[in-house]
Amino acid sequence: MNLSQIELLRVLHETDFNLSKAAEKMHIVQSAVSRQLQLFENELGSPLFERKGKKLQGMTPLGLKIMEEVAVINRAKKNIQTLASDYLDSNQGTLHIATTHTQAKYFLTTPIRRFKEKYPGVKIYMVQASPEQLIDQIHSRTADIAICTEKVDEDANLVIKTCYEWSHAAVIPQDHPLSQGEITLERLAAYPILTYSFGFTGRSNIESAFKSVGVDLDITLAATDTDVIKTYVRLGMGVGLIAGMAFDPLTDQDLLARDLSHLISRSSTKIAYLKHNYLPQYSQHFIDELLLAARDMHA
Amino acid sequence: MNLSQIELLRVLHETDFNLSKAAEKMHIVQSAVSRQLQLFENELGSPLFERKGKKLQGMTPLGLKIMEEVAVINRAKKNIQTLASDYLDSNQGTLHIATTHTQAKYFLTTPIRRFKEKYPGVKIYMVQASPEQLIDQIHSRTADIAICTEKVDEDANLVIKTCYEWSHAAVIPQDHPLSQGEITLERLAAYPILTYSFGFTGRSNIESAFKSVGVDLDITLAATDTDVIKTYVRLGMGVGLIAGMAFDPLTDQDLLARDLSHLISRSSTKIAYLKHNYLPQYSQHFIDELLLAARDMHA
DNA sequence: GGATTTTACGCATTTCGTAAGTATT
DNA sequence: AATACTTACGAAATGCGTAAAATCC
Repeated sequence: MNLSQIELLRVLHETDFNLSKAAEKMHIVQSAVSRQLQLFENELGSPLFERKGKKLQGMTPLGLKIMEEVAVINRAKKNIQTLASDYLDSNQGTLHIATTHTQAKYFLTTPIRRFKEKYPGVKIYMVQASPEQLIDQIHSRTADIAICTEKVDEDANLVIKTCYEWSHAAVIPQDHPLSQGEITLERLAAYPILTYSFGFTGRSNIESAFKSVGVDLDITLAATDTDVIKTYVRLGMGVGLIAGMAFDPLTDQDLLARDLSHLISRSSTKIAYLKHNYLPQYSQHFIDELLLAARDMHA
Repeated sequence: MNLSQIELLRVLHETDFNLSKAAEKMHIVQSAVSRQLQLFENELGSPLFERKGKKLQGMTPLGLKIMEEVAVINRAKKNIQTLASDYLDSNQGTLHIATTHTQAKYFLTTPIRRFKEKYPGVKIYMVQASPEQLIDQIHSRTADIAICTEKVDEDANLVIKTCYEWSHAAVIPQDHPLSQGEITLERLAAYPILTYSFGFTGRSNIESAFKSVGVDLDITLAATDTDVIKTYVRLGMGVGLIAGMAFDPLTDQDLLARDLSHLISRSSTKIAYLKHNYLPQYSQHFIDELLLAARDMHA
């Protein structure tokens, strides 16, 4: 047994048990892959793959059990490499952040600016994705850290830290009727609504708030990003329901934001990353910056 | 990086960082060990061992962190091998049980007899040890399963299953004054006491029972096994305090056992084994047999 | 027939062992 | 002086690549 055989099992699993593709991924010829697999199976004494003639079709029950251990080994191996290179130069490496538009534009700017000052050598990659994709990105190791707003399911393989809480706001033109008097769900529902796409930025909290009082919403526009919503509010299309922190008093002087924390339950922004996965010092620092920025926002 | 280098780190740790001894354990010459260590450290870019000249003295902070991952890899590697050989022939292998005398003689007999019927090919090794040593045996992988009576500390690396509960009994000659009337702690304490050594078979529960009523015990004999206690009870040395299940109505017809469950808090016998460590089918079956035998005892 | 896997054989690389050299106690 | 580690070099083992054969769809 050796580490490239362990790696091979992982790659074979990722390539639908195709030896040729696995060979390509591992930068060796396919005959070598074929032989290494035979050697490994012979060493263990039992086949790990179901075969139909020569072609691999899937994994045997034994193979499936062994894949769990294979994942453990590959993860630990990567951790060793990360630990060492981190120790060698903590100012070098990459940081992949997966997040949504709202977080990227209204929350991450400060932490990222401060992070770049401390770790100028670290390359930051930001991937914008829908909330449900964020967690997938973590699991597929495409991203190191995800910043989520929607509910994140309990997952034994994830570390989830609550970052900060926020509430929604209604944005309207300055002269809109809703600028006066107390805001209620019923008053809001009387207007066409512009808000986030389903699954984005606390949209589910908006849904349940109106549902609980039995009021139907007339959603004219569902967007993934706040700027689109504001743009159409300016055109008089209706009332925008956005995340509170996405209202900028400076650039949005022509608009008015009215807090809805008493009507729509507060949402929380969370940080998620893989358990059992060593994060370099700089990544840990970035998480600290996020939590710091979150605390500053509340103050 | 390869698996023998990972194995080497583990062996080096076990041999007090002595390259020569490590080489011997790995059945290769020490020059090979020296070179492999250099290769590995060069690959990672940082030393993993503190050195005083040429001699290794300990591990660097980086080395210590990496040792955690090394342990994970070695464990997973062994699990793969166990899984495969278990799958190949589940009736072959070894089972190391660590336990105390009382359990071995009065509880394990039936489960082991039944186990040998189902898995005649599995070699059973029983190691008798003091309760505190039992857990060490598990951690050092000298034993696969430990059966303990005394309290077992919370340990994130251990799975601990409660097997059965039992209480102590007083054994006395048939004509002893305590054969009549209600038993109390005070009456017991009036006689010389023969019981288990400190740390054995619920001795701590005996201690605390008498301590709670402020009665001092006159312990004439402290033994690790019940037979010694009974022998001296027969000689009239005093009252024996033993585990209830250690009284055998057949062979102990000349003695009398009086239940003490109302005076001394019940003890529980527990099964302990390593988490993240794959146990062969037969080991899992043995645990099932233990739990089964425990249930039968209560019925 | 094109794609995929296996087998055969030579070459390159890795890793070991022997032996000699250097440092440590 | 004895023990422990490193370096040098030749030998064995391992693993890869090329090429051809076998199999699958």
